[in-house]
Amino acid sequence: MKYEQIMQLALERGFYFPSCEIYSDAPAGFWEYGPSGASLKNKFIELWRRELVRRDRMWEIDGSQVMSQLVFVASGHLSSFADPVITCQKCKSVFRADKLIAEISSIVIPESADLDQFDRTVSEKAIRCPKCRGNFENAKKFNMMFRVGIGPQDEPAYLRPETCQSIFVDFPRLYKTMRGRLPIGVAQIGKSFRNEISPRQSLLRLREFYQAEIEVFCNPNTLDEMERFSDVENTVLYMMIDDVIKPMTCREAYESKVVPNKLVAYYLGLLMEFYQKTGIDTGRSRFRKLGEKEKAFYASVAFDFEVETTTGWLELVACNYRSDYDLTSHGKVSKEKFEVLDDNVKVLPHVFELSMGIDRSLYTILEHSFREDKENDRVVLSLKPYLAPVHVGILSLVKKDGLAEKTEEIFSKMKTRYDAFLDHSGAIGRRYRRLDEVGAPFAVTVDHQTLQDDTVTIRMRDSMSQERIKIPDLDFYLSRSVSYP
RNA sequence: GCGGAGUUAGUCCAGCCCGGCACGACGUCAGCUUCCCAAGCUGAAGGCCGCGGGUUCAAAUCCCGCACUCCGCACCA
Repeated sequence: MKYEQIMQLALERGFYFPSCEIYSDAPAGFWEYGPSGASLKNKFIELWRRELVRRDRMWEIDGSQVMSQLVFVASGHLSSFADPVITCQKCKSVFRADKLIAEISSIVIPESADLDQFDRTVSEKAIRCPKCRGNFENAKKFNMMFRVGIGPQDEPAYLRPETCQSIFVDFPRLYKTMRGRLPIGVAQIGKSFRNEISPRQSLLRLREFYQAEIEVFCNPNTLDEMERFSDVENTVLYMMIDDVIKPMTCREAYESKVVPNKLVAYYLGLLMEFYQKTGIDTGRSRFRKLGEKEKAFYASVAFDFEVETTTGWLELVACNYRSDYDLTSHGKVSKEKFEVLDDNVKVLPHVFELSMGIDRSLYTILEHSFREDKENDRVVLSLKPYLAPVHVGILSLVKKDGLAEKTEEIFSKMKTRYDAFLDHSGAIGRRYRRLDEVGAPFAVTVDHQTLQDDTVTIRMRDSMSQERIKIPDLDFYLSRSVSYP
């Protein structure tokens, strides 16, 4: 039920809605953030920046979304990000060629094989459509990357399918100029593009989406010498082992070898502490270790950070130990040198990655914050105050007797320091409820007493309780209440 | 991409079988009233009935095609 309720709230209150919706040719898998959604997203990103980038002294970059073809030759996306598919001539069902052949004939053809190899096997083994027994058309490659043509010659380039390629490509310059030492995190927020076959469920499966990625460059020989580990050693992770979710501290996870090394344990701990501050119920989270078949082609060890929602367990972050896969292949294709000096020893860094889906995280925040308060007949988004799209509503109890003017005076003092919403019209209870629905944690109300003693009431979203404070104290009160933890 | 169900105002929806001014609720706006939790009264705005084509004197309604949304399958870094 909740997915539909969140969707309705998103449409009614300006969180998100379909892109290009007034046109009938609007493609699937593209959504816009309205004012409330954009504000929530910006605040979420700021929290991410504080809790990960600044806390761990990472470098944040902002790379371009269109990248050269050779980048994806090196990364492997041009060959491996494409699936070989075969289509039934009769019922038009589409299958993964390698998977169907393996299933029916037990012949294993690597997915990167030449297409005629699939066609030959299909005809030799007389493989037909499992649904309708029809014959197959020739195998085709379906690449999930969006190709773009550059300049008048239409030179091929691609919209990046993951933001991290910018980070790998930029690493030699960053390391030479920014004076860091291993291990060093490089972070980036930005858009990625994947031509999904069937985008679904609004923000959960998009063709254009936001990622917040962190690539930690590290010395593979010193993965257990992570001094900063003590910062998070007692942080509890919910590790999924043999289908059982087991809470354990970062230290326990490391010592029991559930997590392969200290560096990975440290970053999983940081990630956990970040998510605790988003208001997501981390008691319903798990780190799931991926099996050989599930892992991406570049990963040697991988954990998915998943959170339970009404749509099932949702992957919010992929944590991949990519070893030297990326730097080696970019080194080969570009001839750029990626080795760096670490303690006067030349080393090719390995990469551990935290690849976060922002849109999914925002959906999860909304769902976990959504509350139907039946007793008071209202819907409340109990967002963390620092993430709320509107920090404070500034209301006049009634418009007349100079209260409106006084309210506007307070509003104009607040509006550049907070996300404040001015509202005079309608019943006061209705205005409080509207603010509850966008998650505004506070409402300031100007009443007749305000004109006499310069005080206002401040109303709390979650408890609906009120207290009276002096107008000069308002700024201090709010700045303390809506500041990041 | 396959199968199923849908698409009507900001939101939820009736009408569709059986063709003839598009119903209602909530929400929004303005005014009155009340003055601290969705009260009431008066009024208003808001619809190419998803898009395109066909049948018909006449299409939200019947037929065809397409797009999008949701569910299942498949796919999924």
